[in-house]
Amino acid sequence: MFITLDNQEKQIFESAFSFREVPRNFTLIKEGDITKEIYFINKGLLRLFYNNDGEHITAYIYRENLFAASYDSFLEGTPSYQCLETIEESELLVLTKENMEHLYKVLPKFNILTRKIAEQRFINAQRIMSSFLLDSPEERYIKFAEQNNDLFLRVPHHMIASYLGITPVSLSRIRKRLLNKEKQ
Amino acid sequence: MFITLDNQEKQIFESAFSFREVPRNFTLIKEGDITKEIYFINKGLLRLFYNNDGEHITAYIYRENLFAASYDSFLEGTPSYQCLETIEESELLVLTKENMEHLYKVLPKFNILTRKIAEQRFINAQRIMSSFLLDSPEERYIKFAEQNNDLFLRVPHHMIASYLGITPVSLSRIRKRLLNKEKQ
DNA sequence: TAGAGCCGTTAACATATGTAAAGAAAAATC
DNA sequence: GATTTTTCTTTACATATGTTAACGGCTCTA
Repeated sequence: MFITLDNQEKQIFESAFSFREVPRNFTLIKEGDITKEIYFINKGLLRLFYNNDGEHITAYIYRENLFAASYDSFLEGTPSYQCLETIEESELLVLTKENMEHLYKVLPKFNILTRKIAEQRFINAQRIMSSFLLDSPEERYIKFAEQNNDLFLRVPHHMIASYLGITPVSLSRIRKRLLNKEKQ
Repeated sequence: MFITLDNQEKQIFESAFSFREVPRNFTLIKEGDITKEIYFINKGLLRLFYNNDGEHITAYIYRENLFAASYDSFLEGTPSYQCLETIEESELLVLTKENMEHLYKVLPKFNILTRKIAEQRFINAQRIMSSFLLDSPEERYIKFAEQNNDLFLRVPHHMIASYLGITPVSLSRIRKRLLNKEKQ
């Protein structure tokens, strides 16, 4: 991890989180909510998405050991533009805004941890943005598949398609094209 | 700003920065550099871009009062994938990695500041990513123009085109199309 | 001031993706 | 286990963008 904690600090840290088990297709955040929680995924799969006139556009797919949230709403206290749902039955560690602020007070080191997490998150976002600028949809698919092969079995393809910025039809065509190339 | 400092703290903070004046089209970071500095823009305009086989793809255009950097290289100590150049003659406040680490030591509050900056940076990145998912190139152009009208006079259009993920030809067509709509 | 290079626009053509619709396969639900 | 729903693929057609090239205008500079 990014910081080291002694036993007492570890206890303070852990007691700030609460455990929650949720079924699949469960809505954690819906559009317009002012969210007061972020979720550390112990087990399961979550999807953050935009609701574009009823069309659901995937913003991100969160795996085990990641913090999932609608960050702008959580950090700025504004209504969320995004929705957060489980794709699979999931086990979450929930951190409320209240508990988070308490952690900042009693455990100043926590600022270092969240700074480093925010920095990592930004670097990751930068990679995704660069991929939209530098790569074709087909290249984006290839890179995604290399790093997330398991998700094609765990997630409906249309959710992956919208994450890549293409339609399910186009994703299907790309997959077919690459399969034919492989065969040759 | 995000934190309050007393006079002594303010002095420590300010003395960590050094002033630098650079001409236009000046290279601050080139591909492969391991960057040791970030730049606060007092005056001027900077462009972060990718070098894609000699083609320069704009990653971001930094204005006055922003921190510009190749963050992944700066934070992780890895060779930069990005280049940073001035578009205009610029006045910069330079913060070296060394001075930054010193600030973290003597001014723990500095963690709060950089955390909040990193959070803002991520929220901004999220807006840009959502625009690639939700908007057409034409819509991206319109939104960009609404918020950065002045840049069309300060920046060559092909640099804006690549930032929007399109070619200069396509940007020109979009502008013409919108101009014709306006006339009607 | 002449020349070189950069810049924005336009045209012609190629093509990948979007849209709409239909159907088959798989999964979920009762 | 039957039915409903979801998922994925495929087809046909429309279109916006990419590519290449050419041109005129502008800027910088030598």
